[in-house]
Amino acid sequence: MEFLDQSVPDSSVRRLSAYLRQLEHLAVGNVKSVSSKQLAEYLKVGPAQVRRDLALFGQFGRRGVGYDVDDLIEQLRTILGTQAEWNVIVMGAGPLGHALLRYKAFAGRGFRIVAAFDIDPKKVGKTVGGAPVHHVDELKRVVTGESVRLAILTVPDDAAQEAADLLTKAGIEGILNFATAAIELPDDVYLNQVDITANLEQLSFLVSNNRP
Amino acid sequence: MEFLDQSVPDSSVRRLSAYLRQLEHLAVGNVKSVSSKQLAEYLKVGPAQVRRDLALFGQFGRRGVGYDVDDLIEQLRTILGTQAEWNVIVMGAGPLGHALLRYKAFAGRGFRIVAAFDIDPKKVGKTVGGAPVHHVDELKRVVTGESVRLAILTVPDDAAQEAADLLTKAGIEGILNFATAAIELPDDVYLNQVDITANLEQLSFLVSNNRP
DNA sequence: GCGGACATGTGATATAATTCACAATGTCTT
DNA sequence: AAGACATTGTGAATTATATCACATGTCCGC
Repeated sequence: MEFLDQSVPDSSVRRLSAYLRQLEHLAVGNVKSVSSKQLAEYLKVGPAQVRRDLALFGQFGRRGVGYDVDDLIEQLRTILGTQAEWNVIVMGAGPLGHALLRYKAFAGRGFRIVAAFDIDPKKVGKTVGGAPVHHVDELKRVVTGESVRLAILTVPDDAAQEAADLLTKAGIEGILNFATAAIELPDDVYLNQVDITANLEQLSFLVSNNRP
Repeated sequence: MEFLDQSVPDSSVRRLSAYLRQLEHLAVGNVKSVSSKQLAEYLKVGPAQVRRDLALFGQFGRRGVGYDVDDLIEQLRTILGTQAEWNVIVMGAGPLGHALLRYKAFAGRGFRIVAAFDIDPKKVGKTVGGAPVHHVDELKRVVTGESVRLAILTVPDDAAQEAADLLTKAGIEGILNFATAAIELPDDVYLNQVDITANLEQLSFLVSNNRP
């Protein structure tokens, strides 16, 4: 993954994930080949968009034919970096943390949750969805020992910044934040915000304004 | 909200939510006034971006002064449609559904979860986070009776399409889908996809490629 | 092995989103 | 009450993203 000279739009990366999801689905149905037109139809984008997104990274199709499903899955995983499996931790073992520890969709997609962390003594020591819940004091040890680079943050808003600081100090390189609070991070730590409320607000906006 | 003649970019709506979140935070700290520059700083966008986003809907600031925090909060809620409270249902009472039923961040932000639905007899009849878990057969009755227009979909991937069809038939107008599977909906039902895996993939991509 | 149908990859073009830059205010200080 | 400073709102310019359109290549049937 050293061959990127031009910048890749966020929106393209998002769509690559969507393509991958659809391809995985097709692979289960034993479909062997797919065209940009078909792929585009499922995802509600233009066929040219699909080809452009892929063209950012190379030439993966065959003219006149289309894309080999299994091959394109492999290519996309390589691009996204999920060909090898990532060890991920969950910070905050509340209801949402629990849900993620049990979340089925990570399996086979390159992510494995190896542990959760909390400060509540009642939660520490338990095992949820096959992963242990440790005290936050153990953070650095586990992160280092298990080569963890990504973390999911599911603590309450008012603890988000503090938790993020701990993650940063422990050497985490990317954080998926479920707290609605904006958090401040060093430039070399990537942040991805998932604000459920904001997603509902967007629906609220769309429904209220009845826009097409 | 009938005064929209030009289209509003999705990205602007997303940012409006972010502004609102930050303003709510400032209001708690009793801050009365804020400038586009300050707001922009928190959210890592340009000041002009903030002003442009707001300008899509009207003039809410005072030249030379800035924006009144409380007033802007009210304006944003009106724009997003969360001035009045929405009744929301959760489809699928698995771990993620449970987490959402207990989710604190909806309170005071215009969303109230009134019920969950499942087909598992072991789950039906219970109360989680103050909301009852009904059998799916009750869907239409509750949706109609409680004027529910938005739903959160947290069923497993292979049940997502079927569940979405039920929601549509019951009269739901907007769906927040946590399943990774793409679902097909009539044009007049809005869909918002929250793919946790895709969010991790984006982090994976960024970390792998070490891009700024 | 030729013709028609199909589909990619990509320059060129069109559209959309963001940023610039400044006139038009409003506030504060003295 | 006047001058210095701050900040909005917005045309104009810029940059980014998406679409078009077609040359290039592949497959299939006859």
